[in-house]
Amino acid sequence: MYMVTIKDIARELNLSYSSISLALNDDPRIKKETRERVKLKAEEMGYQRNAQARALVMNKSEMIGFILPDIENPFFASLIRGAEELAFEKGYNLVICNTNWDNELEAKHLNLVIERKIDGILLVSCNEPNPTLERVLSLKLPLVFVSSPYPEAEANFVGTDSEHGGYLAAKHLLDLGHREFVVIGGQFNSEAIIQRFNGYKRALNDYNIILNKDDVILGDFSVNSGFKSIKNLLKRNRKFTAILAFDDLIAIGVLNGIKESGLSIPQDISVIGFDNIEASSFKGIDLTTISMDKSSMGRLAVEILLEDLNCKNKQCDINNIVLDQELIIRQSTGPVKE
Amino acid sequence: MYMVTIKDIARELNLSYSSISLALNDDPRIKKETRERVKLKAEEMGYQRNAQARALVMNKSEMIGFILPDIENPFFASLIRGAEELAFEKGYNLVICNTNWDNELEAKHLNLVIERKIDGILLVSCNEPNPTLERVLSLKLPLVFVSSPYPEAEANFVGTDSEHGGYLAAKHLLDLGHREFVVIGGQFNSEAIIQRFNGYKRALNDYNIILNKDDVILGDFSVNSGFKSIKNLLKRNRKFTAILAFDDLIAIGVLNGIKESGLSIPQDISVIGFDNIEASSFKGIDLTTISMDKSSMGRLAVEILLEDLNCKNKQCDINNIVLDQELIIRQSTGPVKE
DNA sequence: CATAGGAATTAAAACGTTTGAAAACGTTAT
DNA sequence: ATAACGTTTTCAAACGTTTTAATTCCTATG
Repeated sequence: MYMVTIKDIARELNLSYSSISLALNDDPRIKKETRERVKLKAEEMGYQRNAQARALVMNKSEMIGFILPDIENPFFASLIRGAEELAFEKGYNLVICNTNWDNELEAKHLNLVIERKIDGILLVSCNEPNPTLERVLSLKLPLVFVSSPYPEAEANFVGTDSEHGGYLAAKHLLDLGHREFVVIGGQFNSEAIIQRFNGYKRALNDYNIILNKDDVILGDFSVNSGFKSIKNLLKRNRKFTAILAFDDLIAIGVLNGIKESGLSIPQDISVIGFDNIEASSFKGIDLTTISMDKSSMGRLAVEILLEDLNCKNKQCDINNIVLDQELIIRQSTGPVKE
Repeated sequence: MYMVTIKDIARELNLSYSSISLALNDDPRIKKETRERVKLKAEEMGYQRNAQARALVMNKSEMIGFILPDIENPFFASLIRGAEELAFEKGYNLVICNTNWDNELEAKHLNLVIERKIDGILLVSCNEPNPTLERVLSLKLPLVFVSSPYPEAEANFVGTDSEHGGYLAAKHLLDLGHREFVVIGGQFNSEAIIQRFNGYKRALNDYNIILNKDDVILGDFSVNSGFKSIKNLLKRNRKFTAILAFDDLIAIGVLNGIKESGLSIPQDISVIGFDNIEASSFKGIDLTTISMDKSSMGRLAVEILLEDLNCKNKQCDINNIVLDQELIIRQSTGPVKE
């Protein structure tokens, strides 16, 4: 449990401890031979430097925080995967914080990671009014919005054009001849979702279709929620031929519910999701959806965060990276019945 | 970007900075009224304490590391979810490290989190000979093996009885009349997997069935790998009626492959997985599998780690928590054809 | 009025590094 | 022998806290 420090090595070698520090950092001011000797001894004594102490004096911790709504959601898991990978390559560690789509939790997490002197933050924000977030932005702590942008803010962002994605999804169904839609969420608790929804509306508007209140059923972003929503919907005998689901998990819940009710897909109802999580491609699911490269999104988020960290002093410009998305047509959507 | 420190508050209030520190920690040695005054001022100045500095002197960082093979695998994602939840409740943050099932990466991660003066480690180990891990154990750093135990070690563990789980899986298929098996992995790179496999063998042994080399196809723990394995298997026309998959992802890949080949499940082939990830329950997948409470596993791991941390000095005893597991019968397994 | 005793505050060391400036040491040239 | 210089090493302050021991300041008591 006792940890060897620089001082221990210094004592052992009859050197000052600044020499040890310099030697271990390969500073040319220390004679090459001495450097070797120090490193050898350090190795031998099982020395491991104390990143904490180092961070204190250097004012950087080489850790970044990733605050996001739901680790278990495969979409976010993929983001994390990409982010962790690049972060580690660059010598950084990732602290992950689950907000559970809860604005207050998001604020608490923000505060905590700031206390921890994390170097920067990746944030998938719930985007409700949040004074803590405002403060973070005004302090200009290095921060990247991931997947969901911050409305009207001058801030780094990596994600997709959600409005366009939403448009693509709805357009696809319209092209198949569908005219009667139900939208199943989720909540409007992120900017990405709001934009996605706007995309739906724009496409529908091209056909003079207007969504009214009971065409939109909200819940949360889970299979279970999608399942419950569709079950309720099917009970009332409302007419519709296509479902726009806020994400794939919800869509899969919807599929489950439809199948359980003995209806067939896509003959009776077409369903489209969003995100293209792995499960959507499973045989037996075959969900039509909008796809994007999630792990790249995670990597890029880290990349521009690090860029930000490395230009600390000079006013460095804001990055805004918009990744492609693509309609993936599978078996869950088909032409509308005559 | 400039951060308010204790000294700033001290200057502002004409107090020593020890007073500020004590006041902020609500130490009764400081007059109540002063305490209030300090806290107010701190709030007003936007003070946030520097956890780094605090960690240095208190010798604890209130962070724990979670080192595991694959964040994207839903099984591990659930573990993380549970762990993060409890950790945060207790004021700890979670640093996650992805080893990608690679022993060397595991070692690197171990070293890095130790440098960071993380308070303790949760580890899903690859369990290959690993001198770094040996050192960690000998240093008696607080550590909990999660999901996969450390062979013959005196160490904390939270997980299931994998041997028993494996036995349950194979037993189920035997009970259905199956006698010709193929096992599809994964690699034997964790103790849990080895035990699971031993469980298979014990059950089969009850019926005098012995697995030989080409009854076991190894790959990795992914849908894709399961898919490829079964495709190859189906090409050679080897006789078998049931597949034991190392985990659900692999099993789902196997299902995909079988369906694509036009065979039906379970009439032609029965498939059983392991873990009961959410996708296994989707209609259209309906995978029979062995279930366990993953997020509890994560929570418990944190719980016993914290217990360990809080008895630091006294020799505290080793925890070994074995969670229940249960056979979940769905549509992917059925009686063998006559 | 002196002072003991308690309450409130402060001084100072410590945690383990990094780092710029200063010092020590050698060597060579004068 | 000394100056001058370059190389190598050390000093000391700094990072922002916590914490123990010491000090100051009151107030009440003899």
